[in-house]
Amino acid sequence: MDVQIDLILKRNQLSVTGSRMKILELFLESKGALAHGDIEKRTGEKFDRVTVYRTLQIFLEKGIIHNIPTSDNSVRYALCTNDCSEGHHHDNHVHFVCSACSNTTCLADVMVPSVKLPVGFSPEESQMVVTGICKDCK
Amino acid sequence: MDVQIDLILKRNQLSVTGSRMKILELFLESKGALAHGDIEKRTGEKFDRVTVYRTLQIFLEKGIIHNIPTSDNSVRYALCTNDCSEGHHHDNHVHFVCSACSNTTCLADVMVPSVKLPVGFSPEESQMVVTGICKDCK
DNA sequence: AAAGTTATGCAACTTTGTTGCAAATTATTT
DNA sequence: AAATAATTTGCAACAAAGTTGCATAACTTT
Repeated sequence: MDVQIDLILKRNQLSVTGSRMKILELFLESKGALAHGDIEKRTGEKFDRVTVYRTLQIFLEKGIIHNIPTSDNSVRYALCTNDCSEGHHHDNHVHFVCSACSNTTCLADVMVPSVKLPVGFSPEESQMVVTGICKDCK
Repeated sequence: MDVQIDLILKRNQLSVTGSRMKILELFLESKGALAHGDIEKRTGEKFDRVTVYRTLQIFLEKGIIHNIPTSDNSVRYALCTNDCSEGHHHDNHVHFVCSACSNTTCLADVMVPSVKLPVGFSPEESQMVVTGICKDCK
């Protein structure tokens, strides 16, 4: 695991620091998405709030994580499974938000379907979020 | 217009006040979605921030407006075109966020397609956001 | 191991959203 | 139409979320 973390950071030209390793580890451990608050809690408050913000931001820029649009507009992040190049994400999978446990899951196998748009609209990226009951809460 | 506004408010058992009329008018005028900030600016700062928050919240509860999940997690609202009953929205249309002008458009004619979920996941509601260039910016 | 580079933590601040309460507005009753 | 009852508004004060500058600490490179 540590080797993997090291690799991911170095591949993205990021220096390997305690906070980055720990936060990346959290993402690798948890199948679902993490909110800023989750991370602050699960790290045992070892890192400053600012550090968490900056780490998430740089992970986002590097394409290590992506953020998930939710209907309640809470900010959530999840690991990119595909190869996301710097600044250009392409995780075309559907996200599932459980209305019971409020966990967010990346449905890596479910692709976002394409839709026919009205004349004049050119799509660049599509995102889809499904709310409901997840497999752990049914 | 005024009659329409009056009607909408009364139909939803809301007392007809200045701020509610004005904010509802803004929604009716603008085709796209509005963020909290937009409303504060466009009303000419006539109303208190708190009033705007409370008005949007009650419009949301009554099903007059719905909120839109965006990839940048900014909170946006748009008028419900369908008949949304209290607490139960069903605007199954796709939302389009323009990456040039950053306006959000409700594509009322484009329904959110359904997807096959993995075993154990029961869907309740689906939302889809497409980013790209809108018809005014192409 | 030392120099150079980058990241962290702290403090202070801005923005965003919430709550309680008195005053003002709206709806209702007579 | 005036008075009463019920809501809503704005203010103040607060809580939460996110940002910025800078000195210290940690990581990288040689």
